[in-house]
Parts: sequence; structure tokens; C-alpha cells
Amino acid sequence: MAREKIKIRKIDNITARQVTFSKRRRGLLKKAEELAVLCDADVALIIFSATGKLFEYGSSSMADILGKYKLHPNNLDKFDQPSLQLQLENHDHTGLHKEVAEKSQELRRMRGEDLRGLSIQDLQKLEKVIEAGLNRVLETKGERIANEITNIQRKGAELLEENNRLKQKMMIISKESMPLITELDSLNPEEGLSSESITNICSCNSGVTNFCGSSSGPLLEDDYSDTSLKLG
Amino acid sequence: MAREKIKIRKIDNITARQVTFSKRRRGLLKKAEELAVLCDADVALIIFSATGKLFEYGSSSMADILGKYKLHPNNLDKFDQPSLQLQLENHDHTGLHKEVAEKSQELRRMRGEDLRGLSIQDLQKLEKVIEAGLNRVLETKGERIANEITNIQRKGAELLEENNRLKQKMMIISKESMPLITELDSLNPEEGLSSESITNICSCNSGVTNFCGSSSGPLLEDDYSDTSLKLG
DNA sequence: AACTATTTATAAGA
DNA sequence: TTCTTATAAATAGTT
Repeated sequence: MAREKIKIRKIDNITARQVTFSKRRRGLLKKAEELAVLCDADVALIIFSATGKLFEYGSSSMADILGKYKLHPNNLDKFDQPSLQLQLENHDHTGLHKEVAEKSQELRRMRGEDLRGLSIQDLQKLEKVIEAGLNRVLETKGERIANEITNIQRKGAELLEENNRLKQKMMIISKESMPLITELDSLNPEEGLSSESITNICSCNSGVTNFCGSSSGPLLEDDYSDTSLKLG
Repeated sequence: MAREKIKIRKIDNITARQVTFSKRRRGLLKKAEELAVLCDADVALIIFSATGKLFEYGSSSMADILGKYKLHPNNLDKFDQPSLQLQLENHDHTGLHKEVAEKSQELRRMRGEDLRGLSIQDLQKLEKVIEAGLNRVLETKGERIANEITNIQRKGAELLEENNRLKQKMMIISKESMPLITELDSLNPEEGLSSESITNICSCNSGVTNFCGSSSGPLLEDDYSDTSLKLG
């Protein structure tokens, strides 16, 4: 446009090209602004140099103009689709939804719900998992009940011992054919122990039931033992 | 720029403004393309007329140029923020992450892991939840153990009965001062039962230990009540 | 970056 | 709108 007319094709000479870029860039930006001002138009001009440097003009907020551009009917089919990044995030989204659903179902099953659809093997695995978990929570309570069981055993053994002692004494009495009243009197106090054992077996029973249901708390306490003793 | 110089300000005359818009718009688009071609630049030009009509030029795909523009360091703070839609989805995202984390922890706790940080009340609630779930899975095993318990009780009751019978016999013997060898002989066979009872109590012990670990089931059934009644 | 001969763009009028 | 045209503006090549 001066001195010589040029063909509109890429300028080979790098220096000349850079110079022309500077001159024409300024001119373009100026004319863009002039158009916007003179004609009340909304103009966005973005220029990247060959080296990647950015120059821009926006008659108003660049974001506004570009947003308006994306929403334009002409471009809806190109820009309304979520960006690649958004698509990826949507996929993540789906994955998370799936994860939540899976964990929700696992929780339901650990609560004993929604067991249809589980094979016998699945149920066995589930049982083991739940049991393993419950074992820890129930450790303390389990220990307590184990102690009660030990009591039952001990008292059963005492009953048996007493039983055997009684039998031995009867054997002695029958074999010697000589009843000793004094010995029988001294035997009476031990009868209380027997009654206590019986009652404890009963209370232990309710204690175990409680355990099964899920209750906690000290069962088979001294109160029970006392009552048992009174029963005797 | 011809005939008369004009001030760069909005043209009042609507017709004149529209005409100028047409002329300058063409010139701007042409110069934008020239810059792109001559200088190997990437150029995007977007023009909205005052009436909302869109004109555009892109030296390459408009989407590419705008994408490049958004990723440019200058604009990261303006454009890296996701669209409103994306922001909402991101929030959902976070919510889902949170949900997954919560369910994961609940699962871990139902497995007896990660129990630190739970209050005693929390632990009791957790225990009830796990137990409730396990009760269904363990129904069969619980029934089996309930039978074991019944055995313990029955045999304990039998021991007691035997014990009482022995005592009564001794009382009779001592009070009447008349040992009856025949009765003692008839008592001997029951001694075998006593030994059996001892053994059963031991095996019952292991059964109950298992029960403590995780069994449930209906305990204290009618059998128990009956036994208790017999004890009374 | 400044100069300047030219080309190009365009304001006003038709 | 488009054409014309006088003139302003832009700019290619030079310095």
C-alpha cells in the first residue's frame, strides 16, 4: 500500500515479516476500535504472532464478547458441547456416582439388607466380613460373657464334685452300715451352694439372650447371685 | 478517511452508521486476513453489529484460537474458572467425593477398622447396626448355639436334680437311721449321667465361646423356660 | 523508528 | 445496498 503493491501471501523475509506484523497489527487494532466506537459494535480481536505473543482488543469485556459468541446460534453446535476437560470431569462424575452406589449397596448388605441377588458364596463371604468386624466391637462384651460361661462351668463342676462327695458319703454310709448324724448336719450348709448354681444357670440364660439381641450392660451381676443364694 | 476527516465517536445518524459499519467491517475483516496471511499470525475477529448480527474471521478454527486464548497466561485467571455449569458440576464432584469418603469410613467401621475417634455412644450405635445386620446372616448358626446352651442348662438341671435326689436319699437315710443297700444300688447307674454332664459342659464351653464371637439366634426358648420351671 | 511514495480504505454523495 | 470519488489513512520499502 505504499511504494509498491504487495501480494497477500506470507512474507518470506523474517525481518520484513516482523516489521509488517508490527505495523499492520497496530493498524488492525486501531481500526477495530474505530469500528466499535463509530458504529456501536461489539468487537473482539485476538492476534497471536508467529512466535505466540498475544495482542488483543475488546470493545467490552473479552469474556462477555466470547461468551456471547459461544451462545450465538451459529456456534451452538460447536461450543455448547462441554470442553474436553468438562467431558473428562463428567466421566469422573459418573465414576463417583458408581462408587457411591457400590459402597451404598455394600453398606446395605452389611446391615443385612438387600441380600437378594447374592449367591451362597457371596453370603458366606459377607458373613465372614461382618463377623470379623463385629468381633472387634464385641470383644469386651464377649469377654464378659466368656467369664459367665466359666462361672457356669465352675458351678457345674462344683455341683458334680458335691454330687460325687455325697455319693461317696452314701457309699461309705451304706458300706459301713453306720449312719453318723453329726456328719449329715455338717453337710447341710453346702446345700445352699447347689441352689445357687441352679439359679445362676437360669440368669445366665437371660444374659446370653440379651447378648444375642444386641444389648450390653453387666448381666448376671451380684444382685442375681444374691437372689440365687436366697433361693437356696 | 475520505472527503472529510471524521472524529472517532459514535455516528449519530443511524443510516450513516449502518453504512459505515458495512464498509469498515469489510475493511477490518480484510485487513485481519491480510495480517494473518502476510505475517503468519493467528487472528480471530468477532464483530457484533449494534443489532446483534455476527460477523467473524478466524485465520484457523475459531475454537482453536479461542481455546488458545483462554489458556494464555494473561487470561488464566479470567478463563480458567469453569463455566457456571462446570462450577456446579465441580461442586457436585466435591460432594460425591465427600459421600464416597463417608461411606468408605462407615464401611471400615462396620468392619471394625478405624474405630478411634468414635465416642462410646457411637460405638454402641455401631455395634447395634452390625449386630442387627449379622443377626440375619447368622440366624442358622445362632439356632445351633442356642441348642448348645439348652444342653448346658438341661444337664445342669439334671445334675441338680440328681444332686437333690441324692441329698433327699441321704436325709432319708440319716433320719430313718436305716441304710437300704438296695436303694444305693439302684442309684449307681445314674452316676454315669453325671460324668456325661461334665463332659457336655466342657464341649458347651467351646460352643459358647464361638457364640460370643459372633453368633446370635433365638435363645431362651421354651426349652429354657421348661428347664427353669423344673429347677423351681 | 522515521520517511515517503504509493496503495488502500472510506466518507459523502449519487 | 452499491458505485463513485476525493481524500484520509495505512503501509512497503527505504533510510
